[in-house]
Amino acid sequence: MSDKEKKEGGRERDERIRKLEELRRLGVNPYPYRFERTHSLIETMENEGSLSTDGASVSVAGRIMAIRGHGHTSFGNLKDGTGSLQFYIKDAGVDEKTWKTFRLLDVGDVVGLSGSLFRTKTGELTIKVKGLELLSKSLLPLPEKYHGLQDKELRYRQRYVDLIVNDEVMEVFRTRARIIDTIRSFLNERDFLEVETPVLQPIYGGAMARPFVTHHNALDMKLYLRIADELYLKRLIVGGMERVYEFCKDFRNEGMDRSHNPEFTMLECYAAYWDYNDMMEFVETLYQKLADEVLGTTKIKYGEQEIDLATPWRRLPFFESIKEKTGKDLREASEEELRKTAERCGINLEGVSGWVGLIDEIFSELVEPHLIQPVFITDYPVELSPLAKMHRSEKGLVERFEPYIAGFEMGNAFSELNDPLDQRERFEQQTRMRQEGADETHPVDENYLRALEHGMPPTGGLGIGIDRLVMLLTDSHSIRDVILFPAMRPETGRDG
RNA sequence: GCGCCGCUAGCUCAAUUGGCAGAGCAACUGACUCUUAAUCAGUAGGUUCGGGGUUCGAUUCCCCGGCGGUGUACCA
Repeated sequence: MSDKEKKEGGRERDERIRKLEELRRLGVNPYPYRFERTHSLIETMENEGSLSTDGASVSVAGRIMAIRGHGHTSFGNLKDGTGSLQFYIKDAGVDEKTWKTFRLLDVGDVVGLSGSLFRTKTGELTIKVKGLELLSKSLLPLPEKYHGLQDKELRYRQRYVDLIVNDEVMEVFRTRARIIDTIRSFLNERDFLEVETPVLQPIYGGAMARPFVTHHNALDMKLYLRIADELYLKRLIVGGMERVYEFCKDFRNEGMDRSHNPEFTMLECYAAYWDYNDMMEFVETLYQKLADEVLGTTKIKYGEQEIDLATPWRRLPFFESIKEKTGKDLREASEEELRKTAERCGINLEGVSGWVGLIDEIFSELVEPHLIQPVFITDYPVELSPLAKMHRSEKGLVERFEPYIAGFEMGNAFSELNDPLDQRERFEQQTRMRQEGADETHPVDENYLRALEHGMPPTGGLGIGIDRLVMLLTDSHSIRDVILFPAMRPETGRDG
């Protein structure tokens, strides 16, 4: 036994192992193979009428969350994936072995109980235990019953304990599943085809971010974990899959904070013959439906903010949004003018360079934080968007939008650039920007260019950050609260 | 990366102007046949995150490190 194992749980663990051995001596297998349930706990409660009138027996299973002993009797609480039910056991009501077994149980043990339902004098539905089967002996104690598990580090590292004792955590992840399910139905109903594309990519692309790098031994080559699946999905559009989507785990080798985890979930979808206006309608309709189905209302609360997701959402061109804050149309402004405007607005420009960098900084500082109600920011400068199609009427802009809610960028969408020669030119511009010192630029992807040269129909494309969407709809304020196992540094030994 | 805050019993938290480290829950022993944060009596449980320094004495003060939280930066 390692030192670590000895320490973890300490004396209480030793005590439980002692009970385990005693149970075995009684002829009880503490880890049997299966148990036949007749009802989940929620079904038990819902069918109380029929179950208790004819004195029928029910069999339920779950984890013991509390034991309140009274000498010859005991009350306790059993919890399963659907709910919680009180149980009552009396030594005279069960055989001797069962009673002895019960006396060796602890809070945290998984058991199967059979018996009949009744109401206590305080009116609580309770199962009167006749049969009891230990299904799994727990060796480590659960956290304190009243305060639960508070320590954020432990909650993230031992999410299973968090889920056992903090019901609201379970609820967040049920909601997450409902959200994804609703999106999938929404897409399937509209004839989108769910596909899978490579996680390991020889050239990363579709976004601007630092990738994780890995190595393929058999091929002796460098591979990147995807930062996006965009370029693969658009190859499928070329191939004639007219509507495709993928729930895509993406990986970005960058900082972690309240809204960034190194691996996160993105939905990307593409529809041939759509443009970004179709995509805007699609997004607002989807969000309205999600709010309705998941929360039952489009009026949601996020922290102190009241947000209404009902359609239609405001459309606000990028430069228009900046004009609202600065009073100036900066589309034609020189770099010098941008710098002056930014400084006048009190923006710290340390480390910011170039026209694009400045305009982006001004937008981030002055506009973004105020985008609380749903809004589509549209028509971005071409330099910011190497994969988006030139605007049909506005020079220097592309047909791109980002939905913003509660100050969060919730996604990104374009009329996809399908002109292969223009796309090549954009990639080359990225390369020039890189040579001029830009940190992160989009690499040239010849393979993708060849696909475009075969002809991609006009296409609307969309990416939605699923984690942020779940945050919004569950009123969660850290991405770690909507990811079951968020990235953490490994636990170190006691010697640090 | 940087700033600030935190780390004390299995869990939730106290305490120390630097002087024997505490409570509640959980555990253990006992009492108790409708309790539900059960109750009552008792017992046990600590490398105060790790290392170093100052000191007669450090859990407390100082330095280095670890992990976490939070803000900020990066994320064209």
